[in-house]
Amino acid sequence: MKTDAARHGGRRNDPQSMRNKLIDTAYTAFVRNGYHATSMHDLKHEAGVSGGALAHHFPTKKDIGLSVLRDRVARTVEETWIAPLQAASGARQGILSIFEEIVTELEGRGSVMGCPLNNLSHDMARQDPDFREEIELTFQHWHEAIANKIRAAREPLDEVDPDAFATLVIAVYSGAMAMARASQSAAPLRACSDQLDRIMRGWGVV
Amino acid sequence: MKTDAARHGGRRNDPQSMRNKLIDTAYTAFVRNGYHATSMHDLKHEAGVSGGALAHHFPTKKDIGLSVLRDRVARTVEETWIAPLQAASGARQGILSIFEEIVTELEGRGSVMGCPLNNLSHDMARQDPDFREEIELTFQHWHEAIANKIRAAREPLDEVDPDAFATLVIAVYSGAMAMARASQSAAPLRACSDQLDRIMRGWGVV
DNA sequence: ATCAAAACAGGACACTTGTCCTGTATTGTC
DNA sequence: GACAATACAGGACAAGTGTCCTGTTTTGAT
Repeated sequence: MKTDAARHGGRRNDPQSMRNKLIDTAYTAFVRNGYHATSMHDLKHEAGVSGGALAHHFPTKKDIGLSVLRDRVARTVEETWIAPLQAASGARQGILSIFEEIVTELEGRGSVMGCPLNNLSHDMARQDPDFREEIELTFQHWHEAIANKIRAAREPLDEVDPDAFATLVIAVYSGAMAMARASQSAAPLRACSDQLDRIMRGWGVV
Repeated sequence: MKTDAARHGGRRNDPQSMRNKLIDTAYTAFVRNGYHATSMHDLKHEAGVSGGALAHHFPTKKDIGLSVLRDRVARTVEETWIAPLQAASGARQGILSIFEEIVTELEGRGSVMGCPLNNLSHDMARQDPDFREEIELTFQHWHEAIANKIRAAREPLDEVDPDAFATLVIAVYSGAMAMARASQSAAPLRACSDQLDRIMRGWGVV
């Protein structure tokens, strides 16, 4: 019976895409609804996989949590922040266009679901030290990328401390995202982007 | 039997302090471990009350969540931000001393548990629209207090938009708190405080 | 073709979750 | 002191939680 089904195009093992499907589902669910608010049953259901498949690839919930942090969150930060910043002509222009990008994306769809890293940070960091470590690492990469972009300026700016300023930028972005989600509006992001622009101009940041 | 116990100093009804004890326990538990990660049983256990008492004062978990937001979180923001700011001689000095206050408090004990409003914001806002509304309201009060302090300056600063700047300050604080918790260090707060100082000096904020 | 390991199916399992229910003690009012 | 309303005790309850377990199918090496 089942052999027949297999012969006629039944199940075909594809562990890698199965794993990816699970992580993708978990990523969106965690960011949208939170780590705790998402159950294993939810994941099975939304991904359309059996309990056995889930247990095989991710024996515990912590396993899939860590995979989401490593394989998706870190990549999202890389794609939306680090890479665009490195490609930008200058730090100021790069940072502002990233803000702009996020604003237009938020206004495209209706709701604001916030910064993935921060959303999961609040939810997962206190749950497990391994989560916290992973999150801290991603913050560090983010921080380094901004500080490096400042340092890469042609003429050194002795007015601005690259590390402190990078921390400020991340804090502004994270905080603005939190406010944006609470108010369900992109206004806080616009305001903060505008303020950052003024600050950087005042300090001669290119 | 129980009547005897009562006669000899048994239970004494004190609904108000019972309610306060529950909200206090819930507040610290929610801020420390999160709303979802805290169960009703945890609350009963840590507060040392019976299920009947909890159910009587707070029929559902949402009820105690709303009470925590209204009676504790809003008050915390009021006490740590709004009141000190109004009492301060100027906006700059006020904001910086609030940062300083938090830093020393964080370094006093070992761990950083973050900004209560933001912690609960991430955890509760997406759970229920009523939660989100309450959180947004608190953000607005906070915002208003800062903007008013800017506007209260003797000589008007046409360089700085009070509303936009207030948003920036809140974002910086919230974001820095998130980073401080992820790294378990007060360094991000120090860095951001320092940057804010430079910014305000540059703009002539007293 | 053989066979062990990997990939998946489907459900059982013990435990926790939030809520509710019955019963008793205390309180305020007359 | 009578009595209804409130305040509390303690546990029942169904639904949901994460994990694990027994089979079956597929895969890759020989």
